[in-house]
Amino acid sequence: MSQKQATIHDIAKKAGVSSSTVSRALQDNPLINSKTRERIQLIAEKLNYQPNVLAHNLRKGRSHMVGVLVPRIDHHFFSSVIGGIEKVLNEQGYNVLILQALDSVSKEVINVQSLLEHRIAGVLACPMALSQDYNHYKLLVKYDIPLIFFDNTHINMPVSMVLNDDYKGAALAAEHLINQGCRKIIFLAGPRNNYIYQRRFEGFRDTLKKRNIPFSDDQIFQNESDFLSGKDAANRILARMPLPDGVFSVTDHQAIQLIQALKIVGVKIPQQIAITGFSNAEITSIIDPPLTTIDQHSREMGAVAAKMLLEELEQRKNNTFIPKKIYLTPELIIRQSTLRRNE
Amino acid sequence: MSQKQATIHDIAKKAGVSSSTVSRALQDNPLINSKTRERIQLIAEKLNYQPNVLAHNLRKGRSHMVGVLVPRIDHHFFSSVIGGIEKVLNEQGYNVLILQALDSVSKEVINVQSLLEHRIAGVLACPMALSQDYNHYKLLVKYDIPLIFFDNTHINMPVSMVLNDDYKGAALAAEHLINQGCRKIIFLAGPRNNYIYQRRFEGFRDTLKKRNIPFSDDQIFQNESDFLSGKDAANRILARMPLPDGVFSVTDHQAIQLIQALKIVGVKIPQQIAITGFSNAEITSIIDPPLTTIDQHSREMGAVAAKMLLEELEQRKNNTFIPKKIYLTPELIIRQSTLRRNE
DNA sequence: GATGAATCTGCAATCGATTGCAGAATAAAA
DNA sequence: TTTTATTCTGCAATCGATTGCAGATTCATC
Repeated sequence: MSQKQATIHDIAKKAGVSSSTVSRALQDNPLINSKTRERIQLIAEKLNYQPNVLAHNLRKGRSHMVGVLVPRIDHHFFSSVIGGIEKVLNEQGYNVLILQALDSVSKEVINVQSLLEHRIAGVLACPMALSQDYNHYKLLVKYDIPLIFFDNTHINMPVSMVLNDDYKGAALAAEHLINQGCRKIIFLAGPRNNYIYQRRFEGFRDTLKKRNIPFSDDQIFQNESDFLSGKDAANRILARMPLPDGVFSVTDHQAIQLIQALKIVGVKIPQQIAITGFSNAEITSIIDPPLTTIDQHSREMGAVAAKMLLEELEQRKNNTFIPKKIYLTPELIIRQSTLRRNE
Repeated sequence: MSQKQATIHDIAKKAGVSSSTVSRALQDNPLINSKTRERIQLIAEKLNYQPNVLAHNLRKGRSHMVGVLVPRIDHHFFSSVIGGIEKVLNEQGYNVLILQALDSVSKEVINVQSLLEHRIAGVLACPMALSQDYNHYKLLVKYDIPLIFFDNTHINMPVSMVLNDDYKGAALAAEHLINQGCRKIIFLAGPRNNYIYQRRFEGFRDTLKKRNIPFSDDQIFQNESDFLSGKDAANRILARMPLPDGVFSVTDHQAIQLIQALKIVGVKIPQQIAITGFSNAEITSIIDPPLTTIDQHSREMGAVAAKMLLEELEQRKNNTFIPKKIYLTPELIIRQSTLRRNE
């Protein structure tokens, strides 16, 4: 009843040839007589033969497995990046080994170790923001294993990266708010030490400056090390007289909570206050009013990163590899939460 | 500059011993003199040695890789199931190879093939609802590879399963609506041929019957092969006089859209119509009013499935394995969309 | 039938790690 | 010092597939 998976040797025995012949026949090697080849392939099919990837890779000295390192898989941004990665790599015959760091730097290190042990062909990684020590990634570089960083950016290593142009995304949203007539805009910030949110702030601030819209620090609403709840933000906004006429939130979540809170006290959105989010979470199109936000093309980011990896694998063969950075331009998704006039 | 990863042979050469000795030393085999052992382990560390998992598994005839098959990874339910799986298996030294079927039955077959080629230790699978042919799964059984199905259920195979008790979940929601005073409840259905939605219907219907709440087929709102939009559902509801006082939706999405649509025409929720969703999507706690829904403990489902797999691996050694089914009881999350009185 | 060319197939080493068994080195006993 | 027991270490085969090289087979040609 229990049964082992067939090997080329089993096939060889059944076909009365050596395993070398089987190996060649299954590779459609022209050295093998076409009749023998067909006979062998038929037997292989009958035995339900699946080549042993372990043995194959061991012999070939390379695997068709690519490692993907993410902080966690159950965040929509990451799972959709992975979706993009998987699609591209699968089409090229690669499999994907996904590991999550779960907010632990040491787990991240262990994960890289694990990938090295699997002799993976390459790595796509979104390093945790807080990890300061990149020695584990340097190990990959040392062994000439192609490494691509995505999403996060403040790393100074000779490695290719796919990045979100958060600066540009924020600029788009700010531009839009201004075009909708907003003149007193609140910046709803994220945690202070986060590089990404910092870039969004810069894009926002610079755009206002360029358009000569006044902006001062008291228009920045921020908690020290986490997010401001929508309710708290609403209270602070309502305390301002005259009321601000626009809010730029660094996340969709904050924006949505804020909308709910403001609606309760009767503030009209977007007529009194226009609000933008960031990320284009699935929710944003469903809530009332639908939220204007910035789409980060996460799926495409995965696809681009995967393609870069394939390219790098190719280039390393000819020694023509040079690391590069690709910035993905985010897209402004205009919805009713800001629509006060036609742009 | 380019450098290969070290092997036991490299270590052996540096230590002036044979590779057998190295292999044993690294396994803390007591046969090896403790001084030799320590010397070898030191050298291994210096060379940054990572054991070649391919070679190791090939020799041992088993791998520490577990395959996970899902329809798609970028759905929150699946990514959080995977999160649970990964956590449990990682702690036991297993890695997880994730493959998505992407709505293609043939891709599902290919994925199983791919797992077989990797000589994976076991498989956790959520088969697509529409695939009728389970031969590829039977192949796993044939080769004694532990297989666990999760979430989906209408499969008749001698295989362990972790299932959501959708019947019970629906019963909980129905019970709750009745307790909130609803007497004329609409059932907002999903696609007709879907087993899961069918079970939810049965749980709903039976509960109404048990509580002597009248229910007839014209209270079922349904599209033939997909979901009813919130707007269409709202129109059909508003056409009823007197207005229904409750809605059971098989998904959160439909429920949320319905709420938005009803709010626009001034229907008070929950006072006029109480509404329940199903799944406890992240959104549901954020929207206004927050949606009463059924939590499926998806992360826990992954964890349970993973534990079952580990157990099965253990049991197969002693030939004590018997497939079993575990039903996870869903949880009613009560929020304001139904809260008309204290239960 | 002999010779040479062309076509096909098998031997054996290899990838990196593991392990049974034999044999070397060391320690203990005679 | 010799013998025996004990402790260590290495040889070589193995897992399953690949591949250079040599040898076998077939076929055409003289």
